[in-house]
Amino acid sequence: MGWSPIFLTGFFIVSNYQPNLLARQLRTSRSSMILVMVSNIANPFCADVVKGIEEETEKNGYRILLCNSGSDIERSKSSLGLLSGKMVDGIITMDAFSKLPELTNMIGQTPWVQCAEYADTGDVSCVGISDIDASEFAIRHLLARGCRCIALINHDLSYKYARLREQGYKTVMLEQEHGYQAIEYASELSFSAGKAAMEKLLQAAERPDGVFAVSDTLAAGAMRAIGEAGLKVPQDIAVIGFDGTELAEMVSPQLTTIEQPSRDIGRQAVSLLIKKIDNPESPAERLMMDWHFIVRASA
Amino acid sequence: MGWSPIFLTGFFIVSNYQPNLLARQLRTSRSSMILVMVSNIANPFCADVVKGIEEETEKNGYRILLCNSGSDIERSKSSLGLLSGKMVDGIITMDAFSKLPELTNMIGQTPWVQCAEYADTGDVSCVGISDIDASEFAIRHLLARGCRCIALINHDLSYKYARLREQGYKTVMLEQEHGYQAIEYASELSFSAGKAAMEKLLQAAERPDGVFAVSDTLAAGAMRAIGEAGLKVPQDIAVIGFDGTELAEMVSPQLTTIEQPSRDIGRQAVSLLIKKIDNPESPAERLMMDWHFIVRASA
DNA sequence: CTGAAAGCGCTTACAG
DNA sequence: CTGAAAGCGCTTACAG
Repeated sequence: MGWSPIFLTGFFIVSNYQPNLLARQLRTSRSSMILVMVSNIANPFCADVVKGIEEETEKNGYRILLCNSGSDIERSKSSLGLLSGKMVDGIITMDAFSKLPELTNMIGQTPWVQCAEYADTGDVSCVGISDIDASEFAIRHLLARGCRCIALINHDLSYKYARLREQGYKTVMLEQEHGYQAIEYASELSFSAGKAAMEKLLQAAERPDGVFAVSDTLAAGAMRAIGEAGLKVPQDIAVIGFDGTELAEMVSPQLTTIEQPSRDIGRQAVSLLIKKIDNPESPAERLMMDWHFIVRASA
Repeated sequence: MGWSPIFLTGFFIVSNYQPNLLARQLRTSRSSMILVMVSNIANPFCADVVKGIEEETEKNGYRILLCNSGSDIERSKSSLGLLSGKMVDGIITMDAFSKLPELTNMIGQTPWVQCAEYADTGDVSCVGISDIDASEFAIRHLLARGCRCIALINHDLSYKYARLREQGYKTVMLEQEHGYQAIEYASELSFSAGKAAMEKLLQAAERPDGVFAVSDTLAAGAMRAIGEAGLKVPQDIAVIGFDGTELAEMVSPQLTTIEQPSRDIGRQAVSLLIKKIDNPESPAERLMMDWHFIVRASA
């Protein structure tokens, strides 16, 4: 259009011109959108991380497309179609992708950061905490309290962080004379899944006197199962959670837990991703954040 | 390109052609994306509604762009820029927009549905429950239990649903001889805001013996404040929440609450919105869903 | 029925 | 420095 700059200036002032973003993005082949894939947005830790992601994307002029996969592979695949359709510039996942070569292939060379989760191989950045250390610390705390039969409520092992936390648990338990081990796997990070897992643990011949759950939500469910069995936390069974969400303060007794810097994890994930988008040649990075052990009434 | 259909067929099979979505959307002037604006994704009710929204959008080939506004007006405005940029075909809000003419103007003629919230005017569809009825029912339950001094922990009154629930509360309280009323406003739907509100209520000369909070999260905070004041729920103060999220089962004592069909509210919002997108001439609709009163230990 | 051309609304490289 | 033109990758209306 033959608009003179002067006319354009006036035009901008008067009528609040808004460029068509689709056209701009097609031309520049940059969408300024990031796909965020989580397995369950209702998990408070997920929600906190997503908040951190949003804060940082906003600062950098990006938007997020949220996919709440529910760990459903078809839904995940369909969302990844956005990548090949050039709808998004990059992807942040909190889901278990390491074990899903099909999905990994779909991502291909697209900039990708794993958040609170890790890839074994490939050129993918990640940000999280040292899950082994945190797990070992929690178990040692239970031992120091006098617990002998410590059980683990874990997420399924397609998550690398679940394998790492289990490794920490086993390392410490194997050091003990007693040689006790009991592990239940929750199908999802929900209250009901945690409750169901604890109910199974309570059926065992040798009842646990301590439980470490890999999320506060699972730990809350475990405490409910313990209560319904007529037992007391922490007198009969001590309970430790993971994540350090506000939920840990909402339940009774309040949860002893490992606090992750969830907002920061989200923010850093975005920083790493944008670095990769701006410079595709930059190598993958692994960022390890600090965690804190928070002692409350449950253990 | 001069590709014959036969060649194209082979091409599709072999190399998994993925069309560029930006180009398609520019050409068809349809983005198949919906903007979803919530004030706080960490609120479990919000998360549940968003899950319902996602289910239904997925069925219909739409995607969602999530904006977690935190009730921040600048962030909301920036997200609404996506509308004028033709990035999204419609918008679903769970935020208080009625009182924000500036934002309402930005939305203009774009298809818009309010979710669990209502507009006073304008051509905007909404889906929710009868907040007045639900609120009155809760208060009458507390009265029937023997409560006399019933307080309300409300969200701020820029939310229409907050005004409606307050109206239900006042209607019933004014029928009583005692004439008691006490209202505190929480700045956000969080545990800490609910706790703070309850602490203020406990400072009053006449202590409440019943509390109705307009969200489970607020109610959970109120119960913590009550506990820290050395009082018992429900013996000293009975507590009722709102939403019927899983959180209500996670706290101790478990919360009596009003259950909203959150998933369905989300799904219906999408249906209404798509109807409007497909047929811009269709009139606005108001959908009222059923709610259920769930009695547990807290009242 | 088939195939070449126009056009969606931008940005940018290029000619004047 | 300024302005016209090309092109991003699709879809669709139109000519052959």
